[in-house]
Amino acid sequence: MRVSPTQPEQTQAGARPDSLRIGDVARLVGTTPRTIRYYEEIGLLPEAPTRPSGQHRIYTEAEVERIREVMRLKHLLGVSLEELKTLLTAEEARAEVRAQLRRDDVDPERRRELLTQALGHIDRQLELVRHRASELAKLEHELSETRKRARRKIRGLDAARDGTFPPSEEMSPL
Amino acid sequence: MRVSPTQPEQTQAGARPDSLRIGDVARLVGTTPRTIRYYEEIGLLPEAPTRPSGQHRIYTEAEVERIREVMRLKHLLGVSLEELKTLLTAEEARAEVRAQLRRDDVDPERRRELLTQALGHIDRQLELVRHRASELAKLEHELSETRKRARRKIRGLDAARDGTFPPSEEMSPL
DNA sequence: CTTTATCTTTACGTTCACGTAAGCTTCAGC
DNA sequence: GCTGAAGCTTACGTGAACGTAAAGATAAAG
Repeated sequence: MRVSPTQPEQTQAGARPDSLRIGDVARLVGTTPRTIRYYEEIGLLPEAPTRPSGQHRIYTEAEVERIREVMRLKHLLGVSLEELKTLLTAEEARAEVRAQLRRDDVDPERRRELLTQALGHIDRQLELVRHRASELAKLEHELSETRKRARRKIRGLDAARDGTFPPSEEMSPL
Repeated sequence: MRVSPTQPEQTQAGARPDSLRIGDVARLVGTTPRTIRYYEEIGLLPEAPTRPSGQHRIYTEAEVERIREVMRLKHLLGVSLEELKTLLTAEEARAEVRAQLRRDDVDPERRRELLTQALGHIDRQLELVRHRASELAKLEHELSETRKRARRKIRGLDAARDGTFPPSEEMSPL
């Protein structure tokens, strides 16, 4: 555990602090620095507005988590980065909500509005995910059915080989 | 504008015979002729060995179904066409099996071998599909959890606004 | 047999999602 | 304060998956 408050450490594999640089982040989420920069370039990831051009990017653990989530969604939904961007509007909105909610000085009217908006975005994601999931489930079912048929046929052959049953089985379309 | 009464009666949706041409097929499966030719070019779809160069491609209903399946797998699994090609080796093997099995003159030894091979391919597909499905299910669960929290918060706000319990203004669309 | 839509092959163009190289700067460790 | 690894910007390159255009051939309708 850390003892001193400001201890500059190397950003190695076991590093604690938020001195994560782009290379570390890339390793952590299983990608390359170029990809992260690219995502920032096309607006998929937010760019820190404070950083002067030329200075290194630094990332917090939360940002790493966000990037990981982006990768995951891309992989699971298989959408283009452009579609993903619109989908992630939900994420941004929710981040907005969280930021606003942390400050107590927003009126409940605005709160409700933000939350409802976020809810809508979540619903959009959910619908997409559920649709995908059901399609996949259907495919899985079909495949396992086909598998059963194949196994039955093999067992039939084996039984016939052992001389117990005549191989007079008519075949169903595989 | 040309509003000719001579309506070229092409191979329409109600057409019976297997005179399906590439344009019809493309419409049927929701893609373009170019894509179908491309898939044939890279070996994802088989090319009829009988067709002399320059002659039109013709497709049977079964081939259309196959193409549809290829599209579906591509869409659902989100793999590259190269990966998809190796995956579809299973399909080819199973087609091989079907062809061989239709002729009775193959010995059971060979039959069993083919079937077992096909089974292995099916298993590979199944594993991939199941993995995807479980990942998606996890994502769905997380999303719906987040949704629940958002809804709770909204209800809480509504309750606070009315001082009492909220009237069921609009319930969830689910 | 003529028309006309659709198809053929060939080949170059395009978009997406990054990879890679160059030249220079920043930063952590000594 | 130096030094080398890693990062920065800019820009060109690349593979996958098609789009598109050209020039001619084919096939179904009239």
